[in-house]
Amino acid sequence: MSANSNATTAAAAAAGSGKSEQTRQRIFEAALELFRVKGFATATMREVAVAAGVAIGAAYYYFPSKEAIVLAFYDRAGQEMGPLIDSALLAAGPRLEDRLRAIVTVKLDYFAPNRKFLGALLGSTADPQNPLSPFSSQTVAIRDFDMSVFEKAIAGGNVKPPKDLAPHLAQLLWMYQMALIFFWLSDTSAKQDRTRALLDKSSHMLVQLLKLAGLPLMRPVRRSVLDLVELVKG
Amino acid sequence: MSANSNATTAAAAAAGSGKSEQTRQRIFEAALELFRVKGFATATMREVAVAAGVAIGAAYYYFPSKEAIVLAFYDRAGQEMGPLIDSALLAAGPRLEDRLRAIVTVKLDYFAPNRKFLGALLGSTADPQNPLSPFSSQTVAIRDFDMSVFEKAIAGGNVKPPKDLAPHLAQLLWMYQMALIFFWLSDTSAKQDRTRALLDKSSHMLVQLLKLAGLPLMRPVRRSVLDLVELVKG
DNA sequence: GTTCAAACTTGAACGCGTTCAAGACTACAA
DNA sequence: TTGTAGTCTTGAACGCGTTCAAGTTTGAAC
Repeated sequence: MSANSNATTAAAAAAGSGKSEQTRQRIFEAALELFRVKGFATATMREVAVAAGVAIGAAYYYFPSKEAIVLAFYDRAGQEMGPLIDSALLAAGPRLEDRLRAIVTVKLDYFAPNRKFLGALLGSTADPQNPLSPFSSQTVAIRDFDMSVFEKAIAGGNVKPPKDLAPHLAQLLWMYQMALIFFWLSDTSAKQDRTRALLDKSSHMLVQLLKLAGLPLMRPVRRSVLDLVELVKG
Repeated sequence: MSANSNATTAAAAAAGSGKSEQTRQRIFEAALELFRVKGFATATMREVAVAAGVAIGAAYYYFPSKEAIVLAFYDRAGQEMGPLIDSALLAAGPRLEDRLRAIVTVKLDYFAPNRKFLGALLGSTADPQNPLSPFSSQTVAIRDFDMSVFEKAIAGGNVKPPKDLAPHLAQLLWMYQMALIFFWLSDTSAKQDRTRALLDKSSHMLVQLLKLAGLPLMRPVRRSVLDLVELVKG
């Protein structure tokens, strides 16, 4: 019980002293390695157990399901990318376009070794009832943290968003980032160059659009778009 | 072999005279009924077989997989909606906004009884490698037919798209429609009223945008957007 | 009527993710 | 040392989607 509630927290993943925690880590790393090599669907929990040197039941003692292992990976990824993003934002300077590019670049680089197995999970992403979906209730913490990153990007950036748009902007940028990551996951071009090109072009356009949206002339248009956004958000 | 290739064609679904075809139909209808009542994930192939009065192997003789049954449903849906959409377009008149609304309304109404089980499939939709995805290669025929519907909507509409945008417009509208359907699938508001509101508002805005996009002043903006579209399409 | 290949049907069996009763180990109290 | 409650570990067993070797039925050819 307590092991399972720890299982999904980041603290447990970090501390690796206890013997139980070491077992959990062995299972976790064995699973990720197999997912990377064989893909999520192809790798079996029995293989994971063998690779970790435990019985299959042990894997389920530490992780409630095969998918939960990926959830734990999301979790750890979010934690580890935090500092990376902070320094990337510092290096990027004040131009919002650069700041957005910096965030997405850190994420793509971090996820790159796991691109294939994360791609196999694309299937789960659209269904908010699926625990693996980035929109699911089980990933609130990760998502909230993620959005706070975009708050930072805006706060330290050189573009002041119009007042009425401001409360939605971080969420909109988060969705923009999600769209890019989805594209990247199924981007088969060499080194995913098309995604990089798309990132460059789209971040530029996005910021242009944002600047334009601030003009008084654009207020009615902005109003319409915001109505739509609020309708979608419920 | 021949039964299976027929299985995915519409012709087979329509003709119901042969005894084999009747068995196929019994399995098909039993499966859809169970999917509607219990959901796609919860309903089992064994239950489908029992409900259809056949052995489980028979279900796999007619459909290569559980998911293939849903594919066959997509297929039949596309066929049956064709005429419905034609007359809806006729009734809608020349205003593009009305024509778009007409198309989407026919689809939502048609899918409504199956909304819940189609929603359970949302998971598959984002992964182009999943055969159930509307983006997968196994659904080309359905998708192509779908897009031709939007060609019709434009051709008979009162908005003349700019020359450079024209070749992409049907695809863009198809994606717009997909986004709406996704939203509808996970829309829990009463009678999915939010989706209807979104449809009204967004179709209006979309047409406004399209008219605006035709202005000579907008050419550079249009160019940028088209660059993006072409980049995404590869 | 007989033959025979093709079409159809069957259900046991496979490997999967997952569950769980049973046991082994640990650490602290008596 | 013994008892015991909690933690950890085990692997057989379950139900699932799917496969397939073995059967039965069908219908055209002679």
